[in-house]
Amino acid sequence: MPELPEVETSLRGIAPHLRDRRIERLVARERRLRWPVPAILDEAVAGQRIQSLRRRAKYLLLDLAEGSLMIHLGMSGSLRVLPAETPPTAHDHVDLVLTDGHCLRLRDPRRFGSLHWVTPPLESHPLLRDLGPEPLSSDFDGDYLYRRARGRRAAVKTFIMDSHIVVGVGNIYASESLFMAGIHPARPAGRIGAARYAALAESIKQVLAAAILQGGTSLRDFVQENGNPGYFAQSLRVYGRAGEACPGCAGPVRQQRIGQRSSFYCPRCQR
DNA sequence: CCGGACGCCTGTCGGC
DNA sequence: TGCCGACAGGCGTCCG
Repeated sequence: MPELPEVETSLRGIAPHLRDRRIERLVARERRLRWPVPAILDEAVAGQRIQSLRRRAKYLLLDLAEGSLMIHLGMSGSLRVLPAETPPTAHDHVDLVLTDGHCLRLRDPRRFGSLHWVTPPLESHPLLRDLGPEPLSSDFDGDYLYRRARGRRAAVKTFIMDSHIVVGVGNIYASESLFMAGIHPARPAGRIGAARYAALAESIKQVLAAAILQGGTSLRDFVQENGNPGYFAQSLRVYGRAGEACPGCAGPVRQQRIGQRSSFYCPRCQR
């Protein structure tokens, strides 16, 4: 479910309700997520004030005095801020109960998400250490992509979805960015020139920024913190549109499996 | 080092 | 109507 725009949307939704609030306790009804919810977490967060909230890649970070509660939403995770007494429904695995009577509730049907306790320096955490740059930062541009692609034979779509190369580009926005840049998703990454990588980096930035402005993409179960859907689904040009008319040439959009993931593209507009 | 396959888990959808 | 397989927005790990 969540790619970078959905995680950013979640962050922006929950932050005003959590910043400067105090955590009363953590309630884990189900600890078997992608990794077990660490027992140390309960003690680490109880009674602590949330000083700030951040995002790194697809991880949300709630900064406390001694460390950070780190949340990953996996494929199907979502966060809501609710009155603490709201009865949990199926797959509502964890509550972060605040002293103000509300709670942050994690729902995650597939349980691919995870919770972690991380202490400074964050950059040394195994899950964060080897991540590539943020796509919306100035560290990320066409020159960077071009350099990293030297000698790579993997498909460019697989390449830009590799979090060691650049973070936050998931299956939807990879297809969309490659369409915008006119690049065939199966083209070997090492056989694309600098000028085309400049276009691709720009496309990734534009697609992600536009999706954030529209509150992300709701295809199945993604909802914002307030329960509203994201509206970027209506802006998707090729993702999920196999057989429909390409917005560029009106030819049929094709679906193809690349790196075990469904990929959508226009064979005429993307080379 | 690189690239590809696999598995984690539940829900949904299309075809028969 | 019911069953069954395929597939779904991620990503760490293993193997060649």
